[in-house]
Amino acid sequence: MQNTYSTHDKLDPPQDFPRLERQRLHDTVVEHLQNLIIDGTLAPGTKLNEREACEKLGISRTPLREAMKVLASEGLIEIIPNRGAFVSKMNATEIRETFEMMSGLEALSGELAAERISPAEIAEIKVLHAAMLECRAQQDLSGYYSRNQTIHNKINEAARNSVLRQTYLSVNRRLLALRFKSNFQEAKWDRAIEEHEEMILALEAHDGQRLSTILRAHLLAKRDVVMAELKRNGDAT
Amino acid sequence: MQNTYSTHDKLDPPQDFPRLERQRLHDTVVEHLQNLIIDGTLAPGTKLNEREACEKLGISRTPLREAMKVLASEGLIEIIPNRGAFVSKMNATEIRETFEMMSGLEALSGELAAERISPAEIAEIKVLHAAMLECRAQQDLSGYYSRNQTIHNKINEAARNSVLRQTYLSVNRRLLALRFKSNFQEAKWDRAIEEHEEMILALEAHDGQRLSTILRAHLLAKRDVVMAELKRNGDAT
DNA sequence: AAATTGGATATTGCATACAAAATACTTTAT
DNA sequence: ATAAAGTATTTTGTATGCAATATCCAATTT
Repeated sequence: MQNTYSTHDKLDPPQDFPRLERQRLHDTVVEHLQNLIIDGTLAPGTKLNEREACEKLGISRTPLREAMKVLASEGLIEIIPNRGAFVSKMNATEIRETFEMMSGLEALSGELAAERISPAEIAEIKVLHAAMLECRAQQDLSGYYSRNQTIHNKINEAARNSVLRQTYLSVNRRLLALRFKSNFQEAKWDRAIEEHEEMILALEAHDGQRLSTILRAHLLAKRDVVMAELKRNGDAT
Repeated sequence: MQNTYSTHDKLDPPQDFPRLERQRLHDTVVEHLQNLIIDGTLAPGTKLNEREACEKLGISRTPLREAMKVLASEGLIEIIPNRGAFVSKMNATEIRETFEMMSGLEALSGELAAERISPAEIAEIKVLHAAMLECRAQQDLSGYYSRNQTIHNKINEAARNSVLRQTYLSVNRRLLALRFKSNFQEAKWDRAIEEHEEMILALEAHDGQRLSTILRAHLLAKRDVVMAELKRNGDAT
């Protein structure tokens, strides 16, 4: 949800003075905890002790609890009554479900983005794609990942749909929290890059159907890689 | 989010004694307020005064505030810092965006449901469809709506994806909260029923692609009806 | 020795209290 | 009379306190 504040503008002074929006404590806490979960500091299954967390963050229990309710509704943590909050631990089924959901969101993003993307945005994506190729050449996996993530983000933004955007970010956070460092095979890597090239072609042709199909397949392939790796590790993270 | 409680089952006594799950107050409040917003008791734009709401519900501010944070993260209300909470008021753009999002969720539901639905579930849907036809014959619009809603719900459930289900319910709540009583034209009504018949055929054929396409178009048609009605009423609800 | 029970401790859920900010109102000056 | 300013009141944001529930550990029983 992030900044849910409406653009409340009933009686602005002269030239639309942007209302100074102080961040509320509980919102800051939501973002902070999201980051801790995504970057792995708080691993899945970790218990979030209220008193402990309050002391570390230097706040009282009220804003922390409000933040935890929001994180729970996003699915990042689970709250068990009278037992406390735990960082969500996804089993194989839930991971598969989340990827499936994401594939649908990507497909929709693609279809809408193809219609609405600007030439400038396409250019940006091309630059990112080139940088990604460079990373591929230098076997820089994390650099590749970050560019890849940015490209998909930009496509989602180009869909110009804030509801889709919110949900996309929320579901994506859950996937990021898994932190699978799939050092996947060269062949798959090359295939992924090919798919990206097809995406750009579809974007330039403003072919929503095609982009949608590619993105869907692209993500389902990623799901297969992750699920296979999970199986090998016997890891029910 | 509803019951986010995990099926925490580390050490069950002999024959899986179902853990007695007391509802927490704030969860009850979330559901209660959701219902009030959906059934129109709390119209869009209404201010939710904390003290007042507390007195009416007979609870203190803490659980109410926790519930409000969850509702805000779902998009059902908006919280303006130091100003209070208001039932979300969607403008035309946001309504369009929400329908677009819903069309994507319906499409994904359809594709997955076609693969996974059981014969029993198809039979249930057929029964509902028959009841819907009856409502159509008797010009019973609200009866029609409720069956229609149930059918789409069942398709979504048949997709067997809890992440998709959660999001579907959440986005759908926002649409229900709009409470447009589109007493639409006979022609559109008949077309909608035709589309439903095509859906059932696609379901029986387990043709995911086709069902997906139909559902998407079905919802976008609904969007157009609603947007047109909105324009006529000049209503920026 | 294993298991069950009972109490001590810790943690969560809810209510209240206090502080800061926003709104409404009144007073005063032009 | 109108507008501005200052004060009072309301309302929100955060902290703390109390009661209910769960967890842990030791003692007692089989």
